[in-house]
Amino acid sequence: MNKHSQLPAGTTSSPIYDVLRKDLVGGRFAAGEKLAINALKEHYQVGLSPLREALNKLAAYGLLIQENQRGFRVPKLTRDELDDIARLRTELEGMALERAITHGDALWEAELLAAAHRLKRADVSLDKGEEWERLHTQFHRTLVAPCGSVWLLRFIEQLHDQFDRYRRLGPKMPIIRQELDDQHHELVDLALSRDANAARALMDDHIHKSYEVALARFQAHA
Amino acid sequence: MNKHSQLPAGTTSSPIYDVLRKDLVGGRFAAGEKLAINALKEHYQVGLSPLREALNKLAAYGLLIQENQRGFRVPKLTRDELDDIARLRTELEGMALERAITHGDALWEAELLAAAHRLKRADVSLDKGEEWERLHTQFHRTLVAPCGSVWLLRFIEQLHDQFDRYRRLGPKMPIIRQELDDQHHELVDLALSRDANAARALMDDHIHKSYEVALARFQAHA
DNA sequence: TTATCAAAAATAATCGATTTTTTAACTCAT
DNA sequence: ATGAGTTAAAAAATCGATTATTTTTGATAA
Repeated sequence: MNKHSQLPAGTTSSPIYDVLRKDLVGGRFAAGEKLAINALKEHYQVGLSPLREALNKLAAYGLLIQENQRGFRVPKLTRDELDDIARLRTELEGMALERAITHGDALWEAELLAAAHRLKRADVSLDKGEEWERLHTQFHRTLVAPCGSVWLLRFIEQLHDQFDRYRRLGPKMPIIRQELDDQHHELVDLALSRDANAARALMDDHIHKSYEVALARFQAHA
Repeated sequence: MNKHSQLPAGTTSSPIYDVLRKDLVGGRFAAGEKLAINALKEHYQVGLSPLREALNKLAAYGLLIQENQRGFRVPKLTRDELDDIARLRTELEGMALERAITHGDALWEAELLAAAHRLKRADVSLDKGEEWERLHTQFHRTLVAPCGSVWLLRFIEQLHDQFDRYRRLGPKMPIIRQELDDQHHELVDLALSRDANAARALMDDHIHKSYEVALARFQAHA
């Protein structure tokens, strides 16, 4: 299996796309900020053409906004959009989880256990860095992987990135974070016991708790 | 209102993106074909940089496949993918229609009637060209527009483009096409009478009939 | 002081040419 | 003939420089 797994647009050449994507999701750029292309060029040590092509792809993906003759901008974060993303993620990821539980085979069970274990190992270090994020994304991806719909997986991944822009700016909230970590293992248990309804209900709650973390930032800054 | 309406990635500068998108959805390129960038450059009379940026966006959108150091390719058409797209379109468009019927206001009712009327005027001309396609897309977009979810609308538009790649290669099938045309008006009636369940059922059938048209090509060529 | 306009600076977008990589053609040995 | 290895041709990707557009600055007048 690829170490990067198959990204929808990640089949492309230069790694600048993936790096920028990671930095955008990780909040390295301020929401609403206008990107200074020359500064990016220098900072990431890439040429103008590969950079612009990456920015164009990110705009089509929804992590940037392209404005007519005035470059690229980081999308603003709004309460309304967070609600939209969380609700749609609940619907799509729930749908995918049901299908995955129907179709997932023994290999999937093994990979799911492995992904959950790797994530738990990273949970213990209280400071959750890029590595934890990677494992977390990978866990959720594994969970729904055998749903049978390439397009559904694609949309879910896109929504995850969007959602994470909000979540990763949220406060620590150690109690809720602990519950979230625990839920990953409960999700595995329910998936392995093929209890689609309970799994879906738990996923709904999981997303809702994450939503509360993300939302806290708005209430603090409002 | 814009004559092009708001496209997710259509905010950008050069019109080459929209032209290429239209041609890709319209089947101007063979499925699986490798794009000869220099030929495109000449044919569309654009420079290399704007062209490559458009191709990058189309790859991120899913209408092209970008391969590592060997350019761009038109995605193949497969029975499995058609099934996937049709099924997901049914779920998402049904979901959006329900929400639109809940939230749509009087202005929406008026626009919906207008869009249906314009489409019917184009229906009569048996040869359904680009103009009919535009009005058809516009009708379906209007139908779900007030669903309240920007991201849901975005995914639906993407799926529509993907679905249309298949549908537009399907055979004439005048009887089924006539039924499809009639269903547009029935959809308006059910939307205006706020009968979400019936509307959703009809939409399911509408997509299924279109699916049969698209599928016919596979059975012929198989 | 504020507003309007013009000039200058900064930035985005595009172009033409160069470099890199892939694909095709060819040679030669088995 | 077939296949490996080499060279030539084609194509993709990148670079550096130019052009077009926007934004900022500063001057002038109301």
